[in-house]
Amino acid sequence: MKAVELNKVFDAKDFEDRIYTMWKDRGHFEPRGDDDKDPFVIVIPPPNVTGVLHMGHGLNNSLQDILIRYRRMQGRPTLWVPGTDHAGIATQNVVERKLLAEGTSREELGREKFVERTWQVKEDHHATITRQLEKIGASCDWKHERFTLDAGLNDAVKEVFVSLYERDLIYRGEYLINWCPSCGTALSDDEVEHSEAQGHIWHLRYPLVEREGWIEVATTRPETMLGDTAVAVHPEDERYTDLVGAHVKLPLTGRVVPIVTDSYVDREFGSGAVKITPAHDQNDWEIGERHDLERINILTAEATLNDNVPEAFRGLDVKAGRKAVVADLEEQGYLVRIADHHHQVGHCYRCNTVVEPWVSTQWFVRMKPLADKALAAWRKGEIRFYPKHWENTYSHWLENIRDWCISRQLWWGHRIPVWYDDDTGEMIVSRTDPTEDPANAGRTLRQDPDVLDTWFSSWLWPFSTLGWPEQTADLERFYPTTSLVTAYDIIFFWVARMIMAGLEFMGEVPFRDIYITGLVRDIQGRKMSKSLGNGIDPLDVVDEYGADSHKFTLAYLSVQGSDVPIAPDSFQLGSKFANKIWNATRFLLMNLDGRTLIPFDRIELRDVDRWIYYRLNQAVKTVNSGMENYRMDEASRAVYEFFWNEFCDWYIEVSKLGLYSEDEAEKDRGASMVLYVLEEALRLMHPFMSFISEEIWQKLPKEIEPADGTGRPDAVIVGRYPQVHPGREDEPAKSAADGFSAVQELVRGVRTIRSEFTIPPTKTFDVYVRVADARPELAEFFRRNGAYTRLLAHLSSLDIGEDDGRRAGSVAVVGSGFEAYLYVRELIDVEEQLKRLDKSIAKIEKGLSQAERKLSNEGFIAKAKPDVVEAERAKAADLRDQLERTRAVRAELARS
RNA sequence: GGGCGAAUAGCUCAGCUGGGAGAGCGCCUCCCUUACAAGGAGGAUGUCGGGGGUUCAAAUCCCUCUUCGCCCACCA
Repeated sequence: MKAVELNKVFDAKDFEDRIYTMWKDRGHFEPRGDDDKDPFVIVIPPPNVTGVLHMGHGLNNSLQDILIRYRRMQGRPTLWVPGTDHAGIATQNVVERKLLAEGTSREELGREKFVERTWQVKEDHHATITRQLEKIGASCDWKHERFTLDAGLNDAVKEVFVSLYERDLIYRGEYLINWCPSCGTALSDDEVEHSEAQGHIWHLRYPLVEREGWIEVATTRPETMLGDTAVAVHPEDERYTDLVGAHVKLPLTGRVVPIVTDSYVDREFGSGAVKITPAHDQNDWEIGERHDLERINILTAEATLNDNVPEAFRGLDVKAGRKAVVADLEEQGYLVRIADHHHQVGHCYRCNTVVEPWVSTQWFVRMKPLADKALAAWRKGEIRFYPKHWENTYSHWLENIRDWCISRQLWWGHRIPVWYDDDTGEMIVSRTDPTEDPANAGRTLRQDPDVLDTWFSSWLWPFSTLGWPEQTADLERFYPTTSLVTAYDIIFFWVARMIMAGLEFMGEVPFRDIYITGLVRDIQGRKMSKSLGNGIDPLDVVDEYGADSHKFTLAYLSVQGSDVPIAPDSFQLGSKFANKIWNATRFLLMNLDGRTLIPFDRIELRDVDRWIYYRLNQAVKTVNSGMENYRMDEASRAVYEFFWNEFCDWYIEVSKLGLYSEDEAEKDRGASMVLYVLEEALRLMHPFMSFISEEIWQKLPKEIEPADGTGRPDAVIVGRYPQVHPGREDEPAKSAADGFSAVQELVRGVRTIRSEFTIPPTKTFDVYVRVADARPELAEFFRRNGAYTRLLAHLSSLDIGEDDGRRAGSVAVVGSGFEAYLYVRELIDVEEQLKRLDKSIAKIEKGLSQAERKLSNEGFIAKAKPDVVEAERAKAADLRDQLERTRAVRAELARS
């Protein structure tokens, strides 16, 4: 066999694109696997086509990719559905900004041209997003890709709209809604973001009509007094009892409005009297409903004062109007005082403009019946959140849900499937276009100009992407999906609504597990954003460090439940790991020259082999439990530690004994054995380090069949994930693990002495080991593995015996169950060494006294679990032994 | 006003059902030992936010306080 050469310098660019293409061309992203196993399905949270992917997507998709690859390797038919979201307002805003920069506008372009233009922008961004997902290595099935505005999804949206209407769960009406004057559209309650603002509260006096005097009211929005239609007081407020039923004459407008009573009013706040503006405040709207008050809309769609206000104020925007109103009130003596006041102000989640409560005719979904089902499903345990505490957020929202305003005065989106006959006033809600129906010939039907909230298509995503409303094979096989991976900021917008839609239209929850990721933040804990300029582009990371580094680092840092702080150089964690993997492999493959690889079943395992398999078994266990619990941080850590701290630091080092042997058979054995372990390690790491593991795996000699008998597929991506093998932790394995621990302890002890006294590795010396009487098997182990120990510690000789006399002229290292005498007296400073021993004695004494204190505590003996007590006894015995030995060693050294 | 989360080494954070404080980065010393200086070996560094409690035993469970962060909410 000839050596396989890897480039001296690791560069992910050499193979990532090639590997990705290979996977894709060979169909490895498509659901295959064992038919008798449950499919594992994830639908991607579709990125918005407003731009390119940011680090939040990097995190989210990395985690999904790890889950998908892990399950794929377990042999489950695995499907990851990719796709993008048309993102109604967000995309429309992007395009409008472009148009503005070009000196035109959507109005100038007209609806048809505008939508065409938006499709172009969508295509551009979609291409970028796709390329980004490929670059980061996302193993999604591109044959299943969907877009929230494609024809199939449009059918789904129409079907859902019409059937909800038929079930009386969708209605149309004139209500107070959230209006974004800048986007020119209604918003749902969830699309309004509240933030604290430093404002003022104006105290005004309204003159009474039926008698002398006035009543004082307070407001944070004085301009709305132009639309006041009542003043409300609490029904049991004695201050105002005799004013109930009386009227006030509003300043500026001269309108006479009643004083009404409503228990909503807080007697303690301000004067206990509230001005009521039903058309511009949610509470006032409700009071207005109860008292049948007039609703006077004072704002235009652009949030300027309209013709319902006195002429002097018309055309002013809210800010200017407020100033003018306050000035006039003050001049006319109606302003009592102005105080500072903090309050919450609603802003549009897309353009940050202050949102105005505004009366208009919109479409709504009646949410209560849907929410009840979603709550019931959760209570029955049909869905599980990881981490669990998000359940509170979910249930609280559903319990307090309000109807969902779904119509948007936009052009980019699913057109509402409703037509109006302006002549007859008839409204047609239809799955098909009624204008194409011959029965309607001659009628003038006008389709509702509005589109649906973008989330109205997103909430169907888990089944619409699988072909619904058609009863497709995909739908049959892959619904419900398995896991959803998303960030907590869209639990309301998306997660809860998908559950509602899934239950309503599929009769089943859309997914079982909901893994809520944290948000990616910069190292100072700030959210990454364009305006702060602290964003990190996943493509830049891939370019600089490679896709594996990107994915691995994010997984390693993504602790369940908390936000993920990332700095650009955080990714060194992953790239150093990749480099380590590369170099370790390069070393192993360069030693293949002239070797004949031996089939695994013809190799007899030695202690060190049993040890590494024991460790591998433990790593597999940790990875499995991590993956089952969506702890990708733990899983990736286990992979990292196994590969670096066990395989590289120790196993490859001891393998050099075989690789550098004079004996050809030993060399063959050594080269083969280490490759079998490497092969399995590559499968272990593949979900986390996908490209590099595949690249290396492809270069492994084909003779290296998986040692666990799982067969050799054409790519590691479809290899079988390592399993826990009972045979790897049986008695011989355990005793090998114990023995090797002692070897490690000895080696580390020798290294410490070397380091403390600056003895170079080239300077070898003899070591004599004396094993505790209680550990005869340890002596055997040291004898069997003496050559490894000599290699690791750079010793000239290693003897094992019981001769106390051999202490003389040496320096000792005391370990658990043994002491080792290093013949380095001439190389060390005896005084220093005595100090070291004193320190070590003090440490042992401290530990021992702690243990003894515990053991002499009756409560401990009586109440602690027996195995804990037993372990404590064993520890104390070992420490006592060590203490005795260390003292003897010190005495010997001091004497000489 | 409710609810949730966080406080552990200089920095960023692990530490899961309570039983001798950890990682990465940074720092110090030595080593370019023929896989790897993006490396190896060794080392220093912690009243586990404060105070109470439960327990034989608390970073871990309970209460409370302090400080941050987030979400929800119709007090003008």
